[in-house]
Amino acid sequence: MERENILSVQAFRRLPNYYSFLKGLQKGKVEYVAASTIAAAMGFNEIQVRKDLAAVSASPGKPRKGFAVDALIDSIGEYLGYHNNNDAILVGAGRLGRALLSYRGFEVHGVRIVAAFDADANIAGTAEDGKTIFPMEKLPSMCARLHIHMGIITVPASQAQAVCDIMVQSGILAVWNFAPVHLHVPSGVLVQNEDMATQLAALSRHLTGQIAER
Amino acid sequence: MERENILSVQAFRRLPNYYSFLKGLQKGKVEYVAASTIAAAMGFNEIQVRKDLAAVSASPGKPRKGFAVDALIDSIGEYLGYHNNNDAILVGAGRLGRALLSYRGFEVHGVRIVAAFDADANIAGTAEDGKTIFPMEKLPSMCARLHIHMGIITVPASQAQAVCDIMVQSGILAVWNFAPVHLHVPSGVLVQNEDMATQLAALSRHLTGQIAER
DNA sequence: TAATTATCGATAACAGAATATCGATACCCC
DNA sequence: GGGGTATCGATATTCTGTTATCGATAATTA
Repeated sequence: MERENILSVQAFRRLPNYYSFLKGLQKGKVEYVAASTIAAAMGFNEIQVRKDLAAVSASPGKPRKGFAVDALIDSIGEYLGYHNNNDAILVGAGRLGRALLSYRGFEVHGVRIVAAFDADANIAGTAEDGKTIFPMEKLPSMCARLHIHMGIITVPASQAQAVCDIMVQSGILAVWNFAPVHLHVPSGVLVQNEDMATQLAALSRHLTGQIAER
Repeated sequence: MERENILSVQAFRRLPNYYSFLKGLQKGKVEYVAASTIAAAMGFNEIQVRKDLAAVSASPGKPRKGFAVDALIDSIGEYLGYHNNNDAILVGAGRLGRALLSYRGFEVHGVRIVAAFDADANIAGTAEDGKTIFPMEKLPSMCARLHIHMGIITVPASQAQAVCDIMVQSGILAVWNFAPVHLHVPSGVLVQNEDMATQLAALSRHLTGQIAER
């Protein structure tokens, strides 16, 4: 299958940035772009950009012109798995969970939330954005039936590990965790922590420093 | 002011993990905890944890007992700026924006969204979770009047930079950006990108690899 | 009171990522 | 058509972060 064109996690994180920037260029009918242009736009180092692109791009860049925008978008999209349609389930239909349910932004990246679950009997049975919320008991069978491998956790921290375990048992291989806890999973399962608390903390800390200085 | 107890970004990211874990211990009336215990719980390296704690903890750990839980929570909370109450404004009252408006999770970290704005005249004037959504024109005066320094951007990518510029002009020093673009700001202003797209991409990619292998 | 052990904290080795330097290539302009 | 230049791509270096090793300390126990 010849994947694992190993790229550092940090380099990987930069790819979506390139992607959206290139999409913008594409709209403006730009055909070629130099690595240095991208670097300047993003505030990255030029050589770094070139390295990243070299790792993922199918076709090499041309001296004096740069990289072909269309081809590059394709390469990055391919690398990031945007071209595969991935169905996902979500557990925890609280405020955040329901917001994600009705948020359209994921479909651009090939991810679609097809079902939601909640342990609370009062919540189960209701709907959000046309999607019914099911009781937890239905989770395993539904995952199996629909061949779902991606799960989103938006339950309180105390229940996250339990939910995660159920997911893994039900065949989930990739977990997107919004709860502020570290989840334990068997190898082969990937956990991505959407660590809003950390980001907030970084901002908070910056501010306390800044404001105090005046 | 003696801040800038320099700590790597990555170390910094681990702090909220410790924080929530310690909070759990505190509830269970645990008084002391060893670095190795924390490390085991989080799946981190033991020495790494000890280093992180050494950097932020006010009081050193005691041999044979470990670190005092209460003091440690205080130290980390202090370091992360959780003890300062920071008011924030939000621009872009779409689905995601409104979800954040009504999400309670931030208050734990000392952040409170006090006002929301939107350029769309149809949206401005409505309310979410008891908070009125104002037209953009009101932003500068309100920031000045309430001494607000934190801004949250949940507008489409195409408008993010423009919104960011307005924020900066209005005295915002810390920006939490949910739009998938790189924002340019003067030095002294901190931008944190909540990069959902990246996280999704990582999951997507993991899955395409995993599933193909069977 | 002395031996034992769990834990800390500092220094040192290692790994990986970011950055700089250099030569090669293809386009542009004279 | 030939020199100049912008851009790429590879190699080398520096830097930062992680992991390992080791001695020191304080509680425990005999």
